[in-house]
Amino acid sequence: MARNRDTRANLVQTMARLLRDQGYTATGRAQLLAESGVSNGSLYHHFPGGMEELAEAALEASGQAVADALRQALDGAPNPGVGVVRFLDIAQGSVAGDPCAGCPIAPTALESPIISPRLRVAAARCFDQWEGLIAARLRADGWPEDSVAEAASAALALIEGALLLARAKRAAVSLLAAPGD
Amino acid sequence: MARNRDTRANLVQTMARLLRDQGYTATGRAQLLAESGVSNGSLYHHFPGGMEELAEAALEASGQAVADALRQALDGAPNPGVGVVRFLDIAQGSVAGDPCAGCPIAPTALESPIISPRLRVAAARCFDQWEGLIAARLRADGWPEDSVAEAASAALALIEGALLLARAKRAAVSLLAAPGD
DNA sequence: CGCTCACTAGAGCGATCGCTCCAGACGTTT
DNA sequence: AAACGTCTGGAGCGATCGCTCTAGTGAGCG
Repeated sequence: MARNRDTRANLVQTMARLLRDQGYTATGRAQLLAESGVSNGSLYHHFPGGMEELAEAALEASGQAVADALRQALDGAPNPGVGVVRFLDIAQGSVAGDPCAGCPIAPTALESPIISPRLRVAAARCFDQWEGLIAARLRADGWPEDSVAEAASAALALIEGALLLARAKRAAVSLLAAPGD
Repeated sequence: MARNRDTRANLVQTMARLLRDQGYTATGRAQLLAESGVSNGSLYHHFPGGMEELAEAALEASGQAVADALRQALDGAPNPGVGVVRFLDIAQGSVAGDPCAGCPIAPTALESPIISPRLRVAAARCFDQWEGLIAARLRADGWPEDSVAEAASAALALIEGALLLARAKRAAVSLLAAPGD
């Protein structure tokens, strides 16, 4: 059973990293197997649905990891705005010089609508979950209810956009001039 | 000569659309040729560098088209904030029900850093140009100079993020709660 | 007319794609 | 020990990838 879980987790983690770095279509089966050290037979044993099923699992795992980090950043901040900015600093990998830091979902999300409706839905679930976390914090701070949803969407859009630009520019994007909410 | 320009423009336009809808890696040569009606020989005559060179040309063309639309939206708005929101409405295809409306650069930008440094640079050029347009408008409105760059970055991040989320959700994202700048 | 050359059509290349299949290794259960 | 089910390693499949190459087409021009 140990083999089982290790191999499966290895596949999910490796796939999650590759999805973050280059998206779904660009991630070939050969690269996945080489970088994870897992054999082809194992891949199709654990994920009979093939690459697409593995990608879905990887998106879900990444979504959870981000949700945990986001929740922590929001909880430890004096207000939602600071929490968002702090989370952004972490996500941009300001500590490590990772050239591919950024959202693990976005690359796949953008190419998915035509390529794979299934992955599009998985990506949307992640975004919705994160938005929910931000919205909850806004409500806890007494934000007017009728604009909580829109404000949470805008905050997440700001995060995703900043990560996108940072990757293209190869430089962190600062949001000090962002709204003071 | 007429054949020449038509075929070339056809390739660029078709490629630009495919890049917007599904990114670079997911866009195969076969699909490009089928949807453009151009033959394989013509492709490599006009773009000896192959798919990558064509993609670069397509990004540049899309970048110009977006810049024109953005400039127009900013010029016709009472302030930069309204201009950004107006541009966003247009970009989200609020008129046509296009399920793949959105940024024509972003999908390629996200997968490019490892896949193709050349395309990453092309994408970064587009973003820089757009940011410059927003920054110019902010300056014209008397925005404090030392925060113009950051504000323009944040505005573009908001646009890109909103378009990303809109595609994943298959629904327009409203930014009415966005900062009133 | 006949030459020239930009351009096009399409066959064919090796490499790689995602995937199927099966024999063997291993841990577990009698 | 014997039998079983889970899991792994790897050969091999047809399809498709981006690309090269060459024969042919046709507009422009003396």
